[in-house]
Amino acid sequence: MLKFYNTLSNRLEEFKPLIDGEVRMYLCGPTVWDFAHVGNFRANVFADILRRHLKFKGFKVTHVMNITDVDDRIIARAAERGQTIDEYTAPYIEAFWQDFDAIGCERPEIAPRATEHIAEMVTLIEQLRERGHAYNSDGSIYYRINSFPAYGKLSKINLAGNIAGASERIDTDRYEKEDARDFALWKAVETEAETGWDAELGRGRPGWHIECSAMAMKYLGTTFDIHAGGIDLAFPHHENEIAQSEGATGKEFVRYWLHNEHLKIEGETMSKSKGNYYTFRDLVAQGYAPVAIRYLLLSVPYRKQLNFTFDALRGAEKAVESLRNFGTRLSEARCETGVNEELRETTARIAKEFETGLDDDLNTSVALAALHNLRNATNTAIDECTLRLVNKTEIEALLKRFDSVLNIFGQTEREMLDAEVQRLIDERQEARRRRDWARADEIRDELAGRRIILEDTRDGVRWKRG
RNA sequence: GGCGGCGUAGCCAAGUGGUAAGGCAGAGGUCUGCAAAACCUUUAUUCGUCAGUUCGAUUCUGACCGCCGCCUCCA
Repeated sequence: MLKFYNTLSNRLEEFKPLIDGEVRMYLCGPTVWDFAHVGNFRANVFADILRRHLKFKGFKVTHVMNITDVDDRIIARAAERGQTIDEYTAPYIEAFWQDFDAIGCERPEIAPRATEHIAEMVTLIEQLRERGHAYNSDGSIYYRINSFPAYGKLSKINLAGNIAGASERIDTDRYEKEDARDFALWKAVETEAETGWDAELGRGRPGWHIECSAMAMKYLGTTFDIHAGGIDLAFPHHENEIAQSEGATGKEFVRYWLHNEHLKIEGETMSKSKGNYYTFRDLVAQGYAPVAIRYLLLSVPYRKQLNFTFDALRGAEKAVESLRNFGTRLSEARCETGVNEELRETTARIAKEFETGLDDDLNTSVALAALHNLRNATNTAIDECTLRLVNKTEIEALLKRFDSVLNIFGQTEREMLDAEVQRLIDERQEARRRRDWARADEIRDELAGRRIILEDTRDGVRWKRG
């Protein structure tokens, strides 16, 4: 039974989509004001595992991820550089998708941009105004939280308790609001020079939260199955999305809210001031393989804080390498026909462990353990020559299935070696036959210099890229 | 002050009221011309501390210590 921890109820719930066999999900995507950091990618990898596991379970998935290409930081930085916001964001959007692909995430079905949905936001704000959830003040429009009694149902925010300890941080807004809790739907923009849109509401630009309500409902309907994002977004962003969407439609907005925890770097909060802030491309530039970063990010269940350490990252590289070696070794294994029943039972048990693990709120640690156990059992069988053709076929199929969720094995098709390299390999084999170890080692070193690593096995020489 | 999470071997960590998954690193061994890969064995009498409940707790309860997050624009 597939279960998710729903922030709305603060408990594990059985997952049942609104429409049988189909899942509609929304993920709060990047704000493209800078390169995305490794924490951003934890959220992306989490959502990727979610969508892939849903597909693994046989659901048709419609996944929307927004691109926030307008906000205060973007406007300010674009202005500093004398660029339009499109000019400013274009390279970051491109970089985001490059990173997104590199870390092995499957692209969402729809990736709407905020700036292309201003009209939908305006319509939504008008609906809220008609229903008494919004009011004007100094040309800006605010959401009236008093008009929405369910406010706080997601984050369980307790206003009375908050005021005592955190009051000095509240009400930093410079505009006139009826209530300090009210938030902007539409921010007035006075001059033509400033970034803004001319609308019935007056010239202005959208508040932070309205884009997600507008775009999610446009592409997924007024009520949909899953909304995911980082834990920090639960309040105020998602709380406000609920207020906006349910306020406007009178219908339930989202059925399951899933939030991933943040990561720590070497045990500490990641922050620029601590000097432990890493973008994805920083790590790649330092030589770490994207797949190792992916492996590390998914090795801990999404609701736990993950301690991102460089030791663990190196460990992840080794683990992935070992799994990939296993994949190659399996595909090249020669075996007799028939079936090893004991191994077959083990394979079936592991298949179940993997699925049960992911069904339990995406416990990727359990899923990875199952994969490692499969590797060990199969490698042992290969060593002992007890692997049979039926087992090989079954395990290859299972690996493919596992990897449809994990996506860590990568391309397995063999490339052709160029003639020169092949000639050297042949020459080395000949040298080894002559027991001319000096020449053999010389060739091996020569090829290693070209990042081609040779391994001598029972069944002949094997090569891989280093 | 309110709400929430965490503390398990050198490191990353899963997990459960019945006696500790998995990975990385380490040690020994097998195989090998050497290497690599792989395999086997080994590495926590113990799960922050102290009480309590229980036949039995790492798992439940309480207190304490330590760490982290959210409380208006941060994944």
